[in-house]
Amino acid sequence: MNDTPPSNEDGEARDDRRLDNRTLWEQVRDRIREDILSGELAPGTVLSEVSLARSLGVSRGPIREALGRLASEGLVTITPRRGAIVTELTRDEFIDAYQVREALETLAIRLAVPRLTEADLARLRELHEEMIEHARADRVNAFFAANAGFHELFVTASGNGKLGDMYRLLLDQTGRYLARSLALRGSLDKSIAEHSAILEAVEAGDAEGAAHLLADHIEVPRRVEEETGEHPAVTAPIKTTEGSDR
Amino acid sequence: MNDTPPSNEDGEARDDRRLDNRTLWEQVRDRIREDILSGELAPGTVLSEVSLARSLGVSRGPIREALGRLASEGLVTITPRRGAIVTELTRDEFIDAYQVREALETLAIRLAVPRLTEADLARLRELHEEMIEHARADRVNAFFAANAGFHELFVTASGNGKLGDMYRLLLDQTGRYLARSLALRGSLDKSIAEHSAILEAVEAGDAEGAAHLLADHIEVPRRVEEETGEHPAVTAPIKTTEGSDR
DNA sequence: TGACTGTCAGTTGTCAACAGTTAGCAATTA
DNA sequence: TAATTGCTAACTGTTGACAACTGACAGTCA
Repeated sequence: MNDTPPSNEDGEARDDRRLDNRTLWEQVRDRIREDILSGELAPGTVLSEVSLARSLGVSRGPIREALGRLASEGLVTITPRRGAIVTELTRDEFIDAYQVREALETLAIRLAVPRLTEADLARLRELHEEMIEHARADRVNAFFAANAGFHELFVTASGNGKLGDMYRLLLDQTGRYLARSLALRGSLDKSIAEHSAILEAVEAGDAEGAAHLLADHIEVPRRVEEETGEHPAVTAPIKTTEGSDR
Repeated sequence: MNDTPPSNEDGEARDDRRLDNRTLWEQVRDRIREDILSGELAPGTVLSEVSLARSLGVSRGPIREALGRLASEGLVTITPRRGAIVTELTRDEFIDAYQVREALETLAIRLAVPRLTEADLARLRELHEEMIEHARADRVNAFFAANAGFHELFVTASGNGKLGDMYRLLLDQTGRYLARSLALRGSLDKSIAEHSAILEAVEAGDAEGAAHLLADHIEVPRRVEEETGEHPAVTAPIKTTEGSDR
């Protein structure tokens, strides 16, 4: 955001030797964001400015600034004069976001395929193998981490910065609901089969084919929901115990 | 967003009879946004907190809050400890955003077609007629306004709130550069021909066909740029003299 | 002349205090 | 008892002041 368009102002990837020149509110924002993404702050948790200020040892100013930016990212919901809570995505909103995310991935793959290096392809195969192993061992979190890396590679390789910004925005919003993702996507095996087909098309340089393989599944979640009309049993996010999905 | 995802917190479309219950910083944000979108504040303009505070008659707090949110929307660029300026999109960034925007429109059309009412179709035909007339009279601004309405209808009718949020975000970022849009898209006539084909597919209920008609043109801008390698003569936004494009 | 250093004005970052609003509870009334 | 009214505590919104930082400029020295 500065933020949303996180390409501005952040300038991640700074020289290690540099001192921490970030402003207070930036550190606060990152701290709270981590806590939300890790599940430590569950959806619906009220974020009081004064208590946050006390616990982090700063005044309310930087807290307000941080909460505002996180609200812009969709991670917290602010109601004027009533405070902020960690955003709760309804099932419909989650599906909406998921749909948009997949549309962006489709674009990413189409743009990325002609630009992929040999190293990129090797990394994709590697991640795919990882996903297979983790699925076999039923390690859902690890599976999703590898899965995220798989998709992130296309987004990065697409060379489209805005696309990356939007994608990561939606990823942060949806990434917390692993259970929902799973329920929507079907089994891990099904996901792997899809990735196999995609990887095949990518290796053949068939950008359109790869894109269609993804795009064809965009309507699936909504169709599933309309047919079942049921909400998944698990609506709370699964706490990730290992590295972030990003 | 609370904003980014502008679906939260804003609650636009409030009852007319209600008093203005919005907070100060929200009013400031909207005011500055209007000035940016209208071209009154040109890209690159420095936005000093103190001078803004003086001219709007409030303290620096609400100004900071507003600038932060606008930064999240991508309309202003904040550099820590150095201040804020109206975001300048480079040609590449503009093309990136344009590409993403078209991808979102593609999704929107695919989702919207099966949900369109007879009234929606009538409105689409109406807008299409308007575009033809305005193009004939060389009224570029009016053309773009009708064009925006045409696309907005699909986005709204898609029923996907997140899609709308992301779309409008990108629209605000790119909408200021009418000259660039024109240079990228080709003549108005070409655009009308595209819309005719799309409208035809939509009326036939052919969602995939309509979506492909849009999607096929996604790579065009980048190809054009790579071939010419030239930057358009006009990089500054054209000041719109009539209603906003939204 | 050229590079370096110290100073300075202007700016943003942070803080603490005040004012206004909200939600909830207790007291009152029918 | 149920509904309404009036209070209260806690919170957010806004303000003004202070501290810290930045970039530019003038002065100094080789």
